Amino acid sequence: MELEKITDKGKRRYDDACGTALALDLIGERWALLVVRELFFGPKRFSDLKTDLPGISANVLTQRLEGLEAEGIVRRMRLPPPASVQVYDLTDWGREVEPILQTLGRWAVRSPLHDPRMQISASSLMLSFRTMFDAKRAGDLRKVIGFAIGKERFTARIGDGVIAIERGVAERPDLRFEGPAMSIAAFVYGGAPAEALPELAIAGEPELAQRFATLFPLPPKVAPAG
Amino acid sequence: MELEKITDKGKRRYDDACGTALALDLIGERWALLVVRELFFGPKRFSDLKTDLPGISANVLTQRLEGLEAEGIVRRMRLPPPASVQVYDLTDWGREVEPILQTLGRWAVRSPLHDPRMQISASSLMLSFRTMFDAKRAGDLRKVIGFAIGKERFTARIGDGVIAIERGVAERPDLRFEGPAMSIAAFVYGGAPAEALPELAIAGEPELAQRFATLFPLPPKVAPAG
DNA sequence: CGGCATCCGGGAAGATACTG
DNA sequence: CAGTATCTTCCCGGATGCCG
Repeated sequence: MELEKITDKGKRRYDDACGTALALDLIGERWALLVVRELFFGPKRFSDLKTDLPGISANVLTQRLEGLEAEGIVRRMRLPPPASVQVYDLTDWGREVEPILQTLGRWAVRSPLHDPRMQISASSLMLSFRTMFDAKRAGDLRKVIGFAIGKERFTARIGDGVIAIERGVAERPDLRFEGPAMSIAAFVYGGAPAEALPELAIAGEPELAQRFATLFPLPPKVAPAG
Repeated sequence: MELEKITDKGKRRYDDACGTALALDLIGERWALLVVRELFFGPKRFSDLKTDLPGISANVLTQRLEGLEAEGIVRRMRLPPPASVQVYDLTDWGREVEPILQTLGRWAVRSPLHDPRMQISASSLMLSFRTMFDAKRAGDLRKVIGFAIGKERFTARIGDGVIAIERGVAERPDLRFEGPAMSIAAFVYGGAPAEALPELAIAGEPELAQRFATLFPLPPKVAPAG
């Protein structure tokens, strides 16, 4: 498998000088952008990517990772011993795909077809918080919120009108969510009361949980007829 | 062809609540975004779309237009008599795809694979001016520039640190470019001297043409190795 | 078990030809 | 001009198997 073959993409390219067309050559294939999305909060191994992307097949994931690596978006690394396991990480340039994901998401959630009650991955949810965070609504709020989603741990720090999210456990969070990403999404975006979400455990100041759910307003839907 | 079938997309959807995944369901198919791009400066008819998108086949264009129409991104209209021809236009929501195109383009042109000397459409070029315009470099410049690309006419108005571009002929432009989009791109982005571009005709203040070419700086390339 | 490689069926994309 | 019809090619998705 020569490198030319990979960058060639079977010649199925747009061959257009327009930056948009080039972007589609780079990350426009099926699943490519979602693979990048899943790597946003740090490296992952092959099997984690596969489980976080329900529906992708192993061979397609292999192809996407090969392509993204050849293009300089993803980097293949081997963790130092004793882990000694191979993981995939974003390059600096690959990490700059975030504005694309955010712009796409902000536009698409206005579609009448958007249903926030579907499956969502932990990375998607965390990324959506970064995308939808409303500085005005946060005001001078300054809190640390922890998330435990499956085996993943995230920490969000809200302060100075910005939200910073990273992987890892929060040492002494003001608020802590534990449960599937879907339940957290239903609470924050769906307006579901915590009592209606048996799989979701919220620890910490209860009124802060309510406040938190108001910080990520969804943009208004467009008319179904366009 | 029932409408359900169209929105179904053969069930080849991501089924993910993430806005990014929904966006990919909506405009992630091959050619879809480029079709939207070509409609950005106003409605076009089928055959114009086909010629402006070299490489797309008629049946794929038909499918994309059907899909985009069903999703509320594109609208099919019939021009009033005596024209009485069918054209495709963007809906208001479809026009809001522009930030996506710009974000994609800004990111992708940093790739070492980007070659500004390839084929480019008139719409791409005009859109790239909107994307890459540097208000600082423009300063208090206030000029009207006309473009004649094939049978298309565009007018750009630079002033107050912004650039406004629309279809149509400029009445008394300070500068006028006439020629293929590729030549204009080579002059503005490639730094090619006007003398080296025999197909490009520049009318108006010569020093303004030089100044104009400096207003759209390309972001620095990333290292080839990522 | 993780990380693929391989094979196969279905379907989307591409090219060409044809029609109202 | 604005698409259909048809055919081929290739990609996607699923299953299986290999190999450290």
